[in-house]
Amino acid sequence: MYRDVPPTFSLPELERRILAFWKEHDTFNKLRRKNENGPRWSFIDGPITANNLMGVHHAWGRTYKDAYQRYHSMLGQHLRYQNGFDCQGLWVEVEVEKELGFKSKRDIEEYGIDRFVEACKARVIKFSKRQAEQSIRLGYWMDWDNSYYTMSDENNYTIWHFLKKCHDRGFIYAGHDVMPWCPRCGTAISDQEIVTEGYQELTHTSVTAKFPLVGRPGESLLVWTTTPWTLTANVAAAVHPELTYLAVKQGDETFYLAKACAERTLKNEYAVLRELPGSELLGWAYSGPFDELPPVAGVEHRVIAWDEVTEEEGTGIVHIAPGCGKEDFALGKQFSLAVIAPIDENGLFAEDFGPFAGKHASHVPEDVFASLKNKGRLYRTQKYSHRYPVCWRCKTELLFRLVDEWFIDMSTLRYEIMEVTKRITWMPSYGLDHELDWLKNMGDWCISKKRFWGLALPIYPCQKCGNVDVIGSETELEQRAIEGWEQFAGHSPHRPWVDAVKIGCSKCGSPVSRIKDVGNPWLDAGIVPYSTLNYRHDREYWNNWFPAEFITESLQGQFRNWFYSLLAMSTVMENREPFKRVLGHAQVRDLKGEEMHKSKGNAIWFDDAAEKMGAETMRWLYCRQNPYTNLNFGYEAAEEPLRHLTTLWNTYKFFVTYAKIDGFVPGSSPVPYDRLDRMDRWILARLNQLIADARRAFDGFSVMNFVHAAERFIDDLSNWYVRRCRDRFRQADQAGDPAAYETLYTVLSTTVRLLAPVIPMFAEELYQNLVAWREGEPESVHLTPYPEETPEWEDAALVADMALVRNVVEIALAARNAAKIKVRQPLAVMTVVTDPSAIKTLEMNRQVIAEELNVKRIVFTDSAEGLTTRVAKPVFRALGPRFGKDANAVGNILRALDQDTLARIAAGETVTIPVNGKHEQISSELVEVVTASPQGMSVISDKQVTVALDTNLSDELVDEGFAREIVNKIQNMRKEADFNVSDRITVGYSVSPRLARAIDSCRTYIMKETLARELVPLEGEWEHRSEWSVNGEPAELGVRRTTQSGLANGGGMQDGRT
RNA sequence: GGGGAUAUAGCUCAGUUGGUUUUAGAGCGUCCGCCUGAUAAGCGGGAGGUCGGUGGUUCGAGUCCACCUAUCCCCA
Repeated sequence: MYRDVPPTFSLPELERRILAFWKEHDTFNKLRRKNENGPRWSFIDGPITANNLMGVHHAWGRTYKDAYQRYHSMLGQHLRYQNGFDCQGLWVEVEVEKELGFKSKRDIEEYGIDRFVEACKARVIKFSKRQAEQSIRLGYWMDWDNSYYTMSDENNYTIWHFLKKCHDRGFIYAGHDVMPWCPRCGTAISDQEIVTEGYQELTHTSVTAKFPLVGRPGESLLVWTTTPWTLTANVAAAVHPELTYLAVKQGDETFYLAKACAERTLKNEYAVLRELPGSELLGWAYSGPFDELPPVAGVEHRVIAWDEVTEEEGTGIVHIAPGCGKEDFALGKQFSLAVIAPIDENGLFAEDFGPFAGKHASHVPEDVFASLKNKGRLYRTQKYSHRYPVCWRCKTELLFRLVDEWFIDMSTLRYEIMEVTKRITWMPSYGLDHELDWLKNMGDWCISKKRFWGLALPIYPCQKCGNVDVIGSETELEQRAIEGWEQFAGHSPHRPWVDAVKIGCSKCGSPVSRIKDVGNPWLDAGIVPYSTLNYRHDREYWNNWFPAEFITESLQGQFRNWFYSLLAMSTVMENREPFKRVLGHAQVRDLKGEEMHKSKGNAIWFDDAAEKMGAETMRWLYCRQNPYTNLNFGYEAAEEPLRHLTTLWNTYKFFVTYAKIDGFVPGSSPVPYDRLDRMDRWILARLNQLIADARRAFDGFSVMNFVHAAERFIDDLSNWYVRRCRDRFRQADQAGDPAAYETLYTVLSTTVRLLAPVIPMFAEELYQNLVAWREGEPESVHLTPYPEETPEWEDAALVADMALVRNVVEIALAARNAAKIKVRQPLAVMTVVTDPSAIKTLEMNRQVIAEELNVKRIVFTDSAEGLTTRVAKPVFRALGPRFGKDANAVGNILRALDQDTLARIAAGETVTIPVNGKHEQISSELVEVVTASPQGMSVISDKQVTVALDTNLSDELVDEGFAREIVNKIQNMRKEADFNVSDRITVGYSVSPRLARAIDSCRTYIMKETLARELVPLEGEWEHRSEWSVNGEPAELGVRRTTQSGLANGGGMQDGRT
């Protein structure tokens, strides 16, 4: 039987209770067993980085994942429920370095790569455990003992398989490029890493140097740079061919620079010798700033053309060092320039750089300036502030360095991927354009990183013959190994163990070592639809589950990360789409709409939010949100979702309270549909709509639409159905109406099933008390099938009728408000003016309307005579086609028509009206006649309905008004005195004569409403008493219990009610 | 520089193929009033908008087109 429902609930407490219940009853595994022969529904989880605790933003995607999976489970489908953890990559290394207090790669090497890699593994294991606990706390059902880890052998070896396929098609190559480089970490920093928090406002000393022109004695180019150390690698100077340059004279020297830069750059007086276009400078040779350094000796320096040169800063002549800048490097390729790379991975100059040898690039500006000055090449130095890239973890200024990296050639592959991409349903739809744009424009995929913890790239370049071998599996490695296998055997394919293995070159047989690089971590995540579905060992299983029906992740960055790597890898593997549909969602922001950052202090940890607002509130918030717009998250934002849960809770509590009192057992005396009350049939029709909305929303992966519909439904249920039907449950001396009980029971038990995917714990709580204890019912809401529509319940007309009724009530309440008459004060007559068909509907609900509005009598009429005037509304949709340009003028004429004419049109007549000298036939198709404009009564209208209240109060009405006030006061006192709902009481009163008269005349009514046995003078002992002003009349009231009954109120259900 | 998105009330957003709204809506917030023995609820009303700007198409534009501006995302 039902447990008592406490008046309030604590979500965290409720949630922990349900989580314990699921654990105790092994509910999740029961669900899996129930569905194991059902149709498969394949979902693939994008792995979460197992490197830290979860923030609230992680819960958005995870809520979607859980909700859609639960929905499909309730459809009886068979799911894999595999969660994923992303394990490898620099972000883990960074945290472990922090833990160990390391400052550079050398610290790691001294500590031992093996110990370091083990520490990385340990960190991942630790946080994957914590994240699993947190996810469980969210109510997220996954097969937590069977999560996949991207560091697993299988994942790594399946990537090898992929790389081998790439290599077979000739896509893998070693390239070198200039990359942003952190000299402290000893690694390249990718553009993505810079974009996020990789810039700082820094001040450097810029230098303007003279580049003397060869064959033009006394003439120099003026060249400006903010990175003096790169001058040591200068090989060219770039100008814009279409900009205007000047030759200027200062002393006995002539300088060239862009005209727009002269004023800013030149110190002291100067004389302009001539103007010339940049194109004239092209090809001029100059002597470089550091030609004395051995690596630069013999390099020819020339002026080249570059469209990107601007006059915004500098001199309009740009120093080009292909070994020290990305654009420089590209230009170098274009013009076949020499590439000079001065620094090593620690940012130190190479040995052959003379006075600079062994010095740190960031520490040499003064040496550079001194050297230039000695050679007469220094024009000036200036302080310069700019945003400069820094390492996102150690804040060291980045240098640009020429490095060797490994790439996947995208020149043809990109088009194959684009074809695969087009087969996918993208949500939002513009996701397709985004992905295609990325694929069109992306460079070759850089897959290597010079670090320790990650995929061991199975690339073996032969130093002797230059052949490159790529190993495709662990067995191939074993077969090809010629030394070191023993050291490796038994270890995961990670550094340093795998590095011990040498293979024989397939061309020349020489021993070859693996490159030291580890892989790009998106390789790890992109292979998941293959590695986790056992592609290498059980192709049938893979076939059964591939491709995924659905994936969902944050939109942020995934076009170039996970979505991209999934698509790229699956195209190479099988030329098939790895998922059929993707739902992307936007970002979680703080309440002000600003990005959350740990450092900013506005980030919210998942654990805190779960304990403060409850996981279910979070889930509701996420599910009701438009996935494509950012969600401004905060504790205030949680209040609204919580209110909907509260309303549902109160409805549930109401039901349980009275069902217990009346001993109602669902199904014990079923009421056939055609014997139900109109209200019952209405709420069932609404429920039917909600079921349809829910299924449509879940099937279309738009859970938002369902939650919005559910919010409206819960409101209808609580604030209309239950409120209107309260008396059918709460009867003074007999049991409530079985039809009402059966209906409310059906609605509540169905609603919790509908909501189960969204709020699994809250729904379970209600289900347990409403349904689970009954014979033959599933023990968990999640073991029930998702509700289906009941054709019998459908009644669109009734739903529309009820909307009309509620509309009339709303308008009438507004009329009361306008007349400043409380609802507790009964009124004699209300007149409702509307069309005949609406009157028919309203007639059937006369009782409801009268009760809601507390009026004695309602008059329905379709004639607004004396209450309203008629107003013409031109129908421009019809007027436009007929009158063209004159439509507006005709509209004005129609608006000016007199009341009689309007009345005739309203009655269906066609009238003839002069328009611009012509006589036009006007009927109701061209002008709509509506009623409006009240005349001196309490009258309010909207489109369809006009309501007029008679505000005259007779003595009897005033008496009743007093009586209702008294009832209200007594009820409040019962509540304050903490009486039981069913306690019978005695009421004592001491009031003004006017009030006494009212109490006398309404004695029975007051006693019935307050469960009072007697109304007596206020003498003697009272459990609770207080003084009141009742509509201005003084009154003192007291209450005490005559019987102290428990909640049980008489026997079981009684048939029939008065 | 290229691609994509957005621009409507203090905040967050709806607004369906242009037309029953000439008086542009909701929620939140705010102010006033009301209702309530299931209610951490609910109801009515007030204040608050030149629908980013300009031009165009049309009898008619928040809605369609062009340009501009601003913000965001992706790429270069």
